[in-house]
Amino acid sequence: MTQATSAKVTKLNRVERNAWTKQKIFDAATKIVGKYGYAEASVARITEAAGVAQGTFYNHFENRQELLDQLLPKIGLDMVRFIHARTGTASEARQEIERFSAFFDFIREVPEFLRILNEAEFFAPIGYQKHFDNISSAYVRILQRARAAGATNTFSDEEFEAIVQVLMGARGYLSRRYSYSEQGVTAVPDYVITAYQKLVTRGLFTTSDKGRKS
Amino acid sequence: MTQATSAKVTKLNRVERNAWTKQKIFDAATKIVGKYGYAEASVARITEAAGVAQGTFYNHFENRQELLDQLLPKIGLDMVRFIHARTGTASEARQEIERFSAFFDFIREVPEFLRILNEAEFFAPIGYQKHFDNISSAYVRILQRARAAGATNTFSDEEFEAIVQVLMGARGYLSRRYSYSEQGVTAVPDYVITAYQKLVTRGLFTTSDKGRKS
Amino acid sequence: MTQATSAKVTKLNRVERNAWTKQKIFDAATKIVGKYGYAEASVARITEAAGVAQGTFYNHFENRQELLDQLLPKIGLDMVRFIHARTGTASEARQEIERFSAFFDFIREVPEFLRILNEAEFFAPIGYQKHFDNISSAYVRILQRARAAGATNTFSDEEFEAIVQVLMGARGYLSRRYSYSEQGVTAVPDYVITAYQKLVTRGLFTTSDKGRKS
Amino acid sequence: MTQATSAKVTKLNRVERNAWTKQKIFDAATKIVGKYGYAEASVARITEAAGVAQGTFYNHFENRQELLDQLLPKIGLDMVRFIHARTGTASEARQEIERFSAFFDFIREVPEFLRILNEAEFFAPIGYQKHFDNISSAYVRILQRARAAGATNTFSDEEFEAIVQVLMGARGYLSRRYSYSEQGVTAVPDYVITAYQKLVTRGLFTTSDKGRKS
DNA sequence: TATGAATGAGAATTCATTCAT
DNA sequence: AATGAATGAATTCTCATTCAT
Repeated sequence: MTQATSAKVTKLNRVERNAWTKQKIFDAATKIVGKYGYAEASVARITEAAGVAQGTFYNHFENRQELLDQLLPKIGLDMVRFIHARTGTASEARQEIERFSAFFDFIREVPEFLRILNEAEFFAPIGYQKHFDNISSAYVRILQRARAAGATNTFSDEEFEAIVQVLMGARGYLSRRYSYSEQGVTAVPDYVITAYQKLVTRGLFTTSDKGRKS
Repeated sequence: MTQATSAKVTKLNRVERNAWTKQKIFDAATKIVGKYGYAEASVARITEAAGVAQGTFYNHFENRQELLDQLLPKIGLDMVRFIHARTGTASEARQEIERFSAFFDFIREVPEFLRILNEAEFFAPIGYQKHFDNISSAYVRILQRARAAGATNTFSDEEFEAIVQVLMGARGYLSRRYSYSEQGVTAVPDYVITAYQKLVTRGLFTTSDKGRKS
Repeated sequence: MTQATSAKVTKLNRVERNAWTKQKIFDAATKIVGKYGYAEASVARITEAAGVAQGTFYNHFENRQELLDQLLPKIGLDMVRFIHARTGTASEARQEIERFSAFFDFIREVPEFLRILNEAEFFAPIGYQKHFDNISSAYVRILQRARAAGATNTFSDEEFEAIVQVLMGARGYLSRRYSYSEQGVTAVPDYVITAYQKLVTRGLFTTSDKGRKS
Repeated sequence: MTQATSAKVTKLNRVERNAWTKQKIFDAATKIVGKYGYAEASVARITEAAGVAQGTFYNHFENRQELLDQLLPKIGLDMVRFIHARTGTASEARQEIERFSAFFDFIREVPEFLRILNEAEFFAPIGYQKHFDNISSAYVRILQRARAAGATNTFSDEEFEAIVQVLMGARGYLSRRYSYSEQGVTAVPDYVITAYQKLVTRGLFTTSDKGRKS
């Protein structure tokens, strides 16, 4: 997540100052929504946290909703990049486990993400849609490539789409159950990983070596 | 779903009248939350739909939140009964598919359920917790019995817990994606069922006949 | 104008208390709009003057505009009654002068009226429309009766409608010019009355050719 | 109405550029107030329409109100010139009808005028005052000359002042009623002209006793 | 127990004006 | 002179809850 540096701002031109202010608001919103949820993220609270006047908010965002709807897609991209960087070249099944694990690593790195993600469906539906379109289309492509490599059981494209919903649902519900507590975001127990691994390696992927990248 | 009959209530004693009023409020809340969501379910709106005064609300519920938190657990029990009634004595794997299908049948029978369920996490967290504890413990027991019958792959109790989260996540995300539209609640396409079936029969259950009830 | 009496309110039932509160708000609005104009009549200001909470306002009026739009028609009726009571049985021409004079008497009795009337077109257009429909249709009927009695020059119904606009315009502009000052509302000079009298009884110009430029 | 030409302005000195910017703002304000009214004429909207920055506004006008108060007097002069050009050398009575008709022609030529005029009383009171002083003093002089020519009935100077208010009120109310619609500004029906003509040449009531109630 | 008016804190948003660049 | 981001007071309206009847 981009972070407005609090370093002394000595010489910024107009454009930079403008962008910096917007980023301050954005970061403040991320922090507040992540910690207290969308419902508590009033413009007053966000601008106070950002250290700007309420009116300033509306120089940068059309309205409160517009900002809220930008939160998830932006952080979602960070997630995609993070997971991609953590995914190696082992077998397709193994890669899926790596992605799964990386997801839980990511939400510990960006603890705001979980709440921003989970509440988005109701409080930022446009952002939610955008994010899920991003994620699920990319995910389907991954599965299609695995299928082309002979690494999956027999699934049609439409079935893959449904499977992706299941896999995303798994992450969502498991993170809710095992990562999320009053204290903050914690790692999931190993048995969560192994359970997922057993389900998808036998259920989704072929267990031969055919899917392994050379 | 229990339904306050609108038939003329001529002879009710004090206790019955009391319960009836409470039920009217409850039913009104179910309808409104189901249709418009928790956020739109103001006390004013609920009491108006119930045909009672706003003040009456507080004779039956401590506050608005208390009512909201009762919605999901109550309707959740209806769901459990519904699904149980639809589950036969075929193989364990087959039974899971029946439960899965029955879930989607239920949400068409009780279209309020989906919204009450999906939004509960944020608007009725206590009710959400109660519901999920109900469901997941029951679900784990089902899986344990299947395991005892030799019908599942090797999973520990803890892994079953995680699996249950995945299966519930699957229902949640799939219903969101495939059942929910502006028009109302519709049936899911067949390929959703088959995708789920492929994933869990190979991933979760053994494919032999060992798990079949005698 | 109805006036919420400030006498001690010892025993009022619910309905009466309700009506009394609404009347308090109404009276406060009348006073404020009359003194400072619609633009300054914020809900905060009105409710403060009425001695009720802001929220109370919305128990009695849908929104701010609804109240504003009720102001003029209500006082307008008071005006009609007032003028009617002051109109005798002299000649039609004389009666018109009486009505004209009575108008200026009325605005001194209800000094709020002038501002409520004049600004209504822009700040309370619905109320303005209602008021003017009331007034002009009644006025046209008066003229038609006078015509039937042979007391007017030759005018068609449509021309009467236009004439009514002129007569109302006369009252509006003259009151603005001669009655309205920082100090409050004062009587119009006699020559305003006589000028109006001459115009409506004899017209402005002689009909001979004397005024033609050579 | 003066109009800032949009032709490319290549060679302007400092003073000319300055005047040109001010004119752009002025024209934009005229257009916006004419179309949407003073209340909607925010500085942001005006400057955007003028194609200058908001801050620029305050280099040319002390504040928003100052500009608004200049609108009507300026355009009012255009009206005076327009009407004067349309007035011939027929009888005084005839000339008044010509002026009256010319007024309605003018508001069709400059459709912004009506709104700028009508709302000015409340949104630009200083400009309103200035305009009406302009108009009414000129109008009184016209009537005085007609009187000197023996073309009017007997009116004192003060009565003429009042008469002028009536005549201006007639224009104001009639234009509001007959020229102004959602579509724009339209011509008034003929009977409006004839009604006015009859009123000012012959008066409204017969002076015989026929109308007296028995 | 039922009623429903009263409460008042808090929400999002607007906008004239300022001022550093 | 031109710019346009920043300001913050003020606006309308909502709603859970209270309480006298």
